[in-house]
Amino acid sequence: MATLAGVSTGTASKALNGRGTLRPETRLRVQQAAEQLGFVANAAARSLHSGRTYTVGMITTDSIGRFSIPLMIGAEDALGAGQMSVFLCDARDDPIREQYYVRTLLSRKVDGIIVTGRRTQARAPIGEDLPVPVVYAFISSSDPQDCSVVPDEADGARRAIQHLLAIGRRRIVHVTGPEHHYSATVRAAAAEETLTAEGLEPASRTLYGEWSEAWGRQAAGILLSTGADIDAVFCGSDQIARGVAEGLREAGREIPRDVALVGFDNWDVMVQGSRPALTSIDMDLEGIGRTAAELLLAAVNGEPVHGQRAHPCRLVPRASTAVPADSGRRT
Amino acid sequence: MATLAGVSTGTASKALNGRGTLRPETRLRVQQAAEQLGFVANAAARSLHSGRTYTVGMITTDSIGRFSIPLMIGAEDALGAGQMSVFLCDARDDPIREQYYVRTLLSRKVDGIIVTGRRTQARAPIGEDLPVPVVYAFISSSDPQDCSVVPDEADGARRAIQHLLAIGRRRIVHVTGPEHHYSATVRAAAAEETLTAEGLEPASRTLYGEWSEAWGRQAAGILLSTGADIDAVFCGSDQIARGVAEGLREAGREIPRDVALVGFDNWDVMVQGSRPALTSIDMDLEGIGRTAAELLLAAVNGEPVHGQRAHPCRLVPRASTAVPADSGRRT
DNA sequence: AGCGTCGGGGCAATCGTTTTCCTGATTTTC
DNA sequence: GAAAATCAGGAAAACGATTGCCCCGACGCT
Repeated sequence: MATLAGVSTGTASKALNGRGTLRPETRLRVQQAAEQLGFVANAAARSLHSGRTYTVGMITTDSIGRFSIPLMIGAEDALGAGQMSVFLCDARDDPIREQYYVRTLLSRKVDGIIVTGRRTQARAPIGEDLPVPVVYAFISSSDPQDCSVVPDEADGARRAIQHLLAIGRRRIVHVTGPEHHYSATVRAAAAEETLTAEGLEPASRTLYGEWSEAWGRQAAGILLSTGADIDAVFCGSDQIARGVAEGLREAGREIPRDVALVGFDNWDVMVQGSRPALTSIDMDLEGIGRTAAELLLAAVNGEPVHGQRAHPCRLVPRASTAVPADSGRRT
Repeated sequence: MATLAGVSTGTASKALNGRGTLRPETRLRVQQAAEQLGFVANAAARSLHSGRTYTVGMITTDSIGRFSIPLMIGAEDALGAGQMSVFLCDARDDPIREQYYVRTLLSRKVDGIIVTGRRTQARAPIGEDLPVPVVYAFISSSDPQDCSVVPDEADGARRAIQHLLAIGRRRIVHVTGPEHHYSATVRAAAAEETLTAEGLEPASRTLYGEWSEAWGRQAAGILLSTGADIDAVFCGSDQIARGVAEGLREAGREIPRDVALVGFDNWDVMVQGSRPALTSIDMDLEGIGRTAAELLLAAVNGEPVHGQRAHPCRLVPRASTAVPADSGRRT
């Protein structure tokens, strides 16, 4: 103990925490002794006394995946700045495992819990009357009283369409994932509404399929074979967009001259790997994670926020919608 | 306290933990009371007494990325089974932040630390004479006494070449990442050695570039323009392989009939998105994470393992090296 | 010079759980 | 029937740090 190198345990505590009235010289002596011995206060003992653990639990309901990671990074970022640590729990879509983790986190007396997942669709709350605040990030809780931070997917779709309109496209079609998938329907509805609001209508009905490149290629084939007159495709994901790009390119269509393309997710390997580089909608997952963490901290400090918060999307323009010098409209 | 619903704190503890000699009826009564009140023992108080926290810290030196995630999942898997929780720390390649996290973890009295990163190259130990065991996963420590679990990349390269040889290819070339990158040179050396051991030599010198699809396409162009007679390409990453595949296909070469292709990483979106689907080397990152966690647990239990452990790779065959019924060798 | 005040720092209670020791009570044994 | 053995469960110390309280010495004031 640092006391050996100085005075008494109580005094040492005061010295290291800046409490009590001590002579500067004594304080310094204790600090140096602690430094020398590599002394670090035992967090367990400290939290036992204070009731705070400066720890939050993070439960990913689905496995840790492409969406949960930026969320985690964002949250970890905001929490780390507040000197808090993160307990990582991967529930793997298993309710039993999830409940087990909730109990574990409560036993560890975390100050709060962040729940994330792979889908934006609402889910049942992880527990009722939990003794600590809970914030849902990316996914939302089906209880409207719970605090959720979700991407504004409709906003994203709107931005995509408006961008295409802004570069002069009018014959726009939407290709996306499965019709039973919440995100697909929300984005499709918003895209259609945006067109309608401009007095336009889709160049073809929305094509629903899978979240894959293969479906994108297939969709391109469908569009070409029906002979629809299109000059832009808004895709529900970057993977689909990449598939569409390949399909169109191989049929001799040039992007963006003949057909402009916007994806969704702004997934680096996809937008960069695509030819040409893909304009895409970024949901700012890191920002969502950060916001969720900040709301959690607020709740821990006694200022809980209820209800759902929609986080705006951002359009990242790249070559697939670049307007060439000569106007960008095919003749 | 559960005591209110039963007897005394000491007795309650015994009842819930199966210690001491209690009447079954008393034990049951306490358990039911605990159940009813939703009582969970305070982990801080418990660890204060036992000295164990049943918690390990996981530090990713680089940001959480494509490689760290499977490692984390694997580790979390093995540790979760042992009732342990994981503290996640993202040091973001910042030594200051890293040291800060080490101190935090020590203050929380974790039972051990797992260090992971994005590169396999050896790195300086995270600390000296730490009071808890440390295991390095994927990356290795420059101190040979430290316990590290790394992928056997040479083994992976060997398997790739042997697979190509097994399907009858003889004119093989290697396309990989930057020459200054440890993984690139290790894999290239092993690939070359394997060929030499078979009395063959590379169909062209190894092409070093970037870890990107664009480089893959470019490399395909180089191979075609030099007119090298090749019937297989082993690539240092799936992204490069995908680029090579595109480049070759657009030049009219058919895969695998004309040229067989093997990638590295077995990254789902790349191997599936590639046309045809890509045969690839899987480093079994999850397995590495699991092994690291198991070794850490062993060390925690007083059976430390020193030195570096190489984890074998696995070849996952797909269409890009599929042998057609008529032999697989172009005429 | 004596008393009051203030600054510095020690003492001990406290947090919640585990565990050892110990005490009654009951049962067994001769 | 008495001594010994067994059993159930309570009392209290311990884990490590924090913190309110109190004590002691020095200084200042009248």
